[in-house]
Order: sequence, then C-alpha cells, then structure tokens
Amino acid sequence: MSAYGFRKIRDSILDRIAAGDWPPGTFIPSEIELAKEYGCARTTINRALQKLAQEGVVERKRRAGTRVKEVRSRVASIEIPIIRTQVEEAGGTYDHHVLLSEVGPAPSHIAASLRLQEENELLHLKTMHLMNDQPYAFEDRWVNVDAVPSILQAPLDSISANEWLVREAPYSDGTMSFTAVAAEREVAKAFNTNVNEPLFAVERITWNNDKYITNVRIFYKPGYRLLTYV
Amino acid sequence: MSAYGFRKIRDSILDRIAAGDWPPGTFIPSEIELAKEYGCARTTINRALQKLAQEGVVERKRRAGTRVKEVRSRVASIEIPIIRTQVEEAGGTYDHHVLLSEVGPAPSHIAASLRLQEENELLHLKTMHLMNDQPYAFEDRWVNVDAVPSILQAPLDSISANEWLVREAPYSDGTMSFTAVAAEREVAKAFNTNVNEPLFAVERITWNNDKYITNVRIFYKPGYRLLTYV
DNA sequence: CAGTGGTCTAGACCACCAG
DNA sequence: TGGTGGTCTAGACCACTGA
Repeated sequence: MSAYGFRKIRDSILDRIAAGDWPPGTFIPSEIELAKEYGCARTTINRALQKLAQEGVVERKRRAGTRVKEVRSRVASIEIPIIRTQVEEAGGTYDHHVLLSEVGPAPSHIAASLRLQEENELLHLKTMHLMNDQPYAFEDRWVNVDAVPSILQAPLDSISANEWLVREAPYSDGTMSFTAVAAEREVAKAFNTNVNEPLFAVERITWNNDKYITNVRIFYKPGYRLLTYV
Repeated sequence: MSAYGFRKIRDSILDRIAAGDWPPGTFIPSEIELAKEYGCARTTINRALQKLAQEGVVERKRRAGTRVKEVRSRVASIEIPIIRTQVEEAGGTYDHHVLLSEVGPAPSHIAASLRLQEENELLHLKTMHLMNDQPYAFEDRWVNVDAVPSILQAPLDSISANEWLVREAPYSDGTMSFTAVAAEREVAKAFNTNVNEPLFAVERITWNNDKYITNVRIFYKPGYRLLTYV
C-alpha cells in the first residue's frame, strides 16, 4: 500500500478524478491551492502531480495549469531483465547452450537494421536459454564485430553474449519491439513444439553513439506472457 | 538535451559509471559526499540518483548505499493509446463495428479475473477496429454491469466501449499483459487470415478501488509490432 | 547503534506563455 | 505581465538495516 506521504496525495487526487470531481479536459486546482487544501508543502503536491503526469493521467503546462487528460493513455513500465535473472527470480535454475557461433556477412535485412553500409562481418549466435533444463527462450543474435572486436575472444559458453555485451558496452541505447511470430522449423524443434506455433518475440537493436552493436531476436517459449506493473 | 540541473548531474554520474570510475557491483559515494563534490543540495543528488535507479542503472538501499547494478536491466516505457488515436496518428481513418453485444453470465475464467464472487451479469462485446476499412484489431471485452450500469445505454456504435468507459468509469488501477496467441476460427475469419495465425495480444484488467470494471483482450492484425522508446 | 536513503518543509528563483 | 509549473536550497525527521 502506498499510504504515506506524496503517494497518499497522489492516490487521493486520482480518486477524486475517478469520482468525477474534475472531469476529463478540466483543470485541477493549482499546486498552491492543493497545498493549502492538503496542508502540506507545494513541493509535495508537485511530486504527486508529476507522478500522475508520468502515468499519463494528467497533462501539465506552465502558465496553463494541470489538466485531466481527455483520453488517458496507458503507460506501462516494462522491465526486461537479463534472461538469467528472469529465470533465477522465478526460482528456477538457469543454463544456456550455444547452438551456433560463426562469423560471416550479414543478410541484407540485418545489415539494414544495423545501418551497415559495407559488407561488414558479423558474429552470428544462436543460443537456447534453459530454465530447469527446459527450453525457455531462443536467442538469434548478430553482433557487429567492428564495434566490439573483443566479442570473438569472449567465453560465450560460460557467460551469455547478452551479459557480456552489457559489460563491454554499458552505454548502449536502442530500440525494442514486441511481436507474435510463427515458429520456424529450427525454433520449433528447439522448443520441441510444432512449426507455426505462435511465439512471443522481442527484437532489440542497440547502439553506442553511432556504432551499431547488436541486433537480437528472442523467442520465448509457447505460452509466455509479459506482465507489466502500472 | 538535458544539460541543466539534476539531469546534468544524472548524466555526469552515468558517464562516470560508464567510464569505469565505479565498476558494476561497487558503491557510489553517498548522497552527502556527492552533494559536496557537485556543490549542490543533497536533494538534487537524491533526485539524480533516483532517476538512475528508475532507469535500472543503480540499486539503492537504506543504510547500505547506492550500488552500480551488475547487470543493467532494460526498462522500457510503453504507451498504449486508444486504438482510434493509434490509427489516426498513423495517418489512417478509423472506424469500428460491433460484432456482438449481449448480456449474460461470465465464463468462469473471466469471472475469476474480475474477482466476481457471485454470478454477475456481464456485458460481452466483440468489436472489430478498422484502419482505412481494413481490420486492425479485434476486441473481446467483458464489462461488469454492476460497476458501470450506464454502459447498457451507451451508443456503442458511434463511440467505442473503450473510450466510453474511460469517460464514464475512470479507473484507478489495472494490469496489462502481452502474449502471442493462435487465432481462433472467429478471429481468423474476422481478419481474413488462417486459423492458428500468430497474433499479438494485449490483455487488460482494470478496476477502480475495489470495483472491477472490465477485462479486455485485444488481438492485433497479423504482423503487428509494438514499438517502445527507451 | 550509526549512517544511509526517503521524504517533507518553507522559501526562493526561474522559464514559460496565455491574456 | 502575472500566475503557472520546474527546479533548487538548506535543513529536518524518519525508516531501515548493516555492523
């Protein structure tokens, strides 16, 4: 429960919005008025309202004030942990097998996603992550060897490429997308399931300033569900 | 650019972490020390460090201090707009068709997800959302009539149930999850695709205090991709 | 117990922008 | 130009928890 301090005020204001005190599109009283009403410092009100703004409930503008959003966007914060952590926090034992590790030219769609002009050599990795010795997630990764040459010496049998890259390229920025895909033969076999089984997939592209580092697709086991905590 | 105030300090600390000043697993100086070093109030340092914690870069514990995370988790913020907004912002024209609208008892798994003890009557809606007259998303929704009795009089042909609920029954909380599912016959037909086609699905349950309002599953058209902006 | 982060206060200055 | 939110300050008290 968030029953103390600015959280309590945030909850209270949210309740009043939900109760219809301030219908969508209308303005909430100013921070100063609310501070008087709640008998607290303006800073505390400010913090509560900033939280509500971050959650997509209200919009705030200087001079104008704080307005209840007409259509409340749903903002979800999703934490994508390292798979090992994910497994261990679920109480399982983690392991992984490298199924493929070879250096070669990239297929055109991968090269395009990594903004590679020339025909760079990439490290192609396929890894199965296991939870309690059962298939958990299948990883298909391309690493730009130019950006991270030392990847070729990494002990990828004992540490996953993901964790290794996080250590070597901690500044990475990137994009992430989620899709549903049909299991191709190789992946289906790895999961011991049927071809065309729907799989939840995450695709990440990360770069460091202008250096594109890696493109990875992770296919989770059938039935996987990504939860969010609003 | 975030070149002023606590953001600048956040950036500076992040740079120093990346530069190796404080390797993963080690502790950052305390807020008081950093405040001295940066020549600002402790509150400002606190804010910068809280931001880094929220971003998954550091872990903070009372008494212990602030530690650089061994493995940096990826935190993504996902904004799920109203479907109409989603379509219109993509430059398309929006429309929707109500395929089913009936009141009746809930199947047990729906009743369970809405925490309904008795055999409440629920409004069951199936809606196809269109973009440029093409199927875009299929919505399967159950509404707790007890919590929102006026839903029965809503003009759901002209306004989608989603938008109507947002206006009439602001919610305070909810959960959201993402999965990949195989299209069942009805949905496949609605999308004019094959049975068992993988579809990206979002399930949302929302409530207001103790009143459970609605359970909705939205199946997006084949190939749909949810993007995040880190 | 002592030191850390979590939070609140009261006051201040500033950037912004609708009127 | 006045009122709004954005942010900072200096100080304070508290909750937690490692030693």
